[in-house]
Amino acid sequence: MGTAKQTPDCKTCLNTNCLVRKSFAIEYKKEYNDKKLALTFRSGQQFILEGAPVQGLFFVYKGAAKVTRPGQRNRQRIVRFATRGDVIGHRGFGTEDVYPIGAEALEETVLCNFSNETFNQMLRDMPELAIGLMHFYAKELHNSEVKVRMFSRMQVRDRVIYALLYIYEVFGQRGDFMNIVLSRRAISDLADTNEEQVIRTLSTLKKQKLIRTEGKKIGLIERATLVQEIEEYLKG
DNA sequence: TCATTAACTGTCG
DNA sequence: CGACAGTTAATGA
Repeated sequence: MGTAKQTPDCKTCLNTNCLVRKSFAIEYKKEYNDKKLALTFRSGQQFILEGAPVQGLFFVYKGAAKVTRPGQRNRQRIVRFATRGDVIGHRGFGTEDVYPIGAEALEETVLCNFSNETFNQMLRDMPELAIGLMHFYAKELHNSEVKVRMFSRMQVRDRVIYALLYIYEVFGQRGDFMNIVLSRRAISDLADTNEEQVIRTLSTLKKQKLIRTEGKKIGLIERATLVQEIEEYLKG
């Protein structure tokens, strides 16, 4: 596990999209805030092991992480990325006793962690939190269904484009490049292909002036065109 | 200077 | 499209 740090206070936290913070904004409960654990991880450190016992819920206070699931022929698939305010570990929470996924920090990351007991108590005590979490589950379920449906019909090129647009959505782009540096390997784990295919696709997209790359950095140039290419898969 | 890592390219089944 | 080999560039011991 990571090293304990000064615990962030939900009262002063700037992650306005965080479910817990939102609920605390309605009614602040100091006793829950104080039961929260803050953990710090360096880039590359895994903080959830697939198959390990569920230890409550994690919320990203600062930094970024990838959530992975084992794919076919000993590859890993990146299920999603999580950044400031996002919840991690919700799939195992409540229903499972072990995590069905793994999670690893992509950069220096601080996580807030609530134990199962504490968070269950919070859910009973704070209806806004329960409703917020339910809406989140519904959205997640929908998103993953859409992704599965799209991926089943897409060629590598479009899966890579989807991956780039997703990365853009999560981390954004300031200036010429997106606000995260990912290896080609990580992108291939997200697009469900291999590193070489990603490299090839990126270089043709670059030749077509749809993106720019510089070392590991990637920036979108013609986002609308990329979105357009993906849009047809959203139908049906 | 050497070893390692990652981006990238070519080729083959 | 995936697998593999090989080149190149950056980095760091």
